[in-house]
Amino acid sequence: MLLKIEFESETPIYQQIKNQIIKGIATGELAIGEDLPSVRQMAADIGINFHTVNKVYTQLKQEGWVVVHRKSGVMINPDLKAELTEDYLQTLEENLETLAAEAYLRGVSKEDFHGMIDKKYSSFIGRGRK
Amino acid sequence: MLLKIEFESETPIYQQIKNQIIKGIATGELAIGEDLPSVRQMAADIGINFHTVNKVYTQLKQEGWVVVHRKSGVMINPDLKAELTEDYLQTLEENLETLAAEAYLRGVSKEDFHGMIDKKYSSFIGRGRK
DNA sequence: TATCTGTTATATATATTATATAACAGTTCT
DNA sequence: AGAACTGTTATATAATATATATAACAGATA
Repeated sequence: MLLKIEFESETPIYQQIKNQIIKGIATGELAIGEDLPSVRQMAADIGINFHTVNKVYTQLKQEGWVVVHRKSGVMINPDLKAELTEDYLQTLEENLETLAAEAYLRGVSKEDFHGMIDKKYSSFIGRGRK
Repeated sequence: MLLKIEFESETPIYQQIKNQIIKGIATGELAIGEDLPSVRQMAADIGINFHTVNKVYTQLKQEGWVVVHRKSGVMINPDLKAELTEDYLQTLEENLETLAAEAYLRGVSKEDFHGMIDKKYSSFIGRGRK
């Protein structure tokens, strides 16, 4: 998987990597059970310190997105079952409200917003839970 | 307007205030032309340093949400005309994609997402640009 | 043994966030 | 004129977050 990092961005590098990996899982660009590069390899590919990648993998493991084996390295969790907790729903609603408020004030209609959602969801592969 | 700050949150205080003010404009809780508390007053109300509030007002002014007059203080910009720039649309799409990817993987359906959007938009007052 | 994994420890540098004091230049009211 | 309020600016400090640098360790593999 090709990662594109913007070093001038306000978003921290480790956060950019996390976001792109989760997007990759959703779109299927990262197959289930697929191996991710080693911390040192990915760090070398991007041109950053391996601790930054290690932070990403540690958090992704913590949140259940990946599993780790000695030597075999890090792979997308084959038993991925991200839960729809009340805490998550609350933060989602809050983030969405912030996003929607500014979008609305800038002239993005409800229909525009629906269209953007539809476009994103159409790019996701059929792996989500029902 | 009553501001609720979570001091344990990962989101910086100044960012929480900004978000709530923009939400307030969208919902109409903050009327157009309405005065906001002075930097010192709001800081005292919340129990934080006035520089933190000053940072909020400076950025809100910079982005066109408020206007500032000596003595009369800060008010919601009566000529609010937030623009739908290409840069803004791009960041909106990117933020939405990140949000949608995780939501999808956690079992939030497209219809759920639409419902959340509709709920937010129904709380916004008719002031947006067309 | 040599080489690859993730992991941990320690140290350093930089930027961000938040606070603390102080002062200044306008405006408004007494 | 003077007091009391505005936003604004300057300076300093502290805590935290982000990123890097070097080194070492334990387990797996060839």
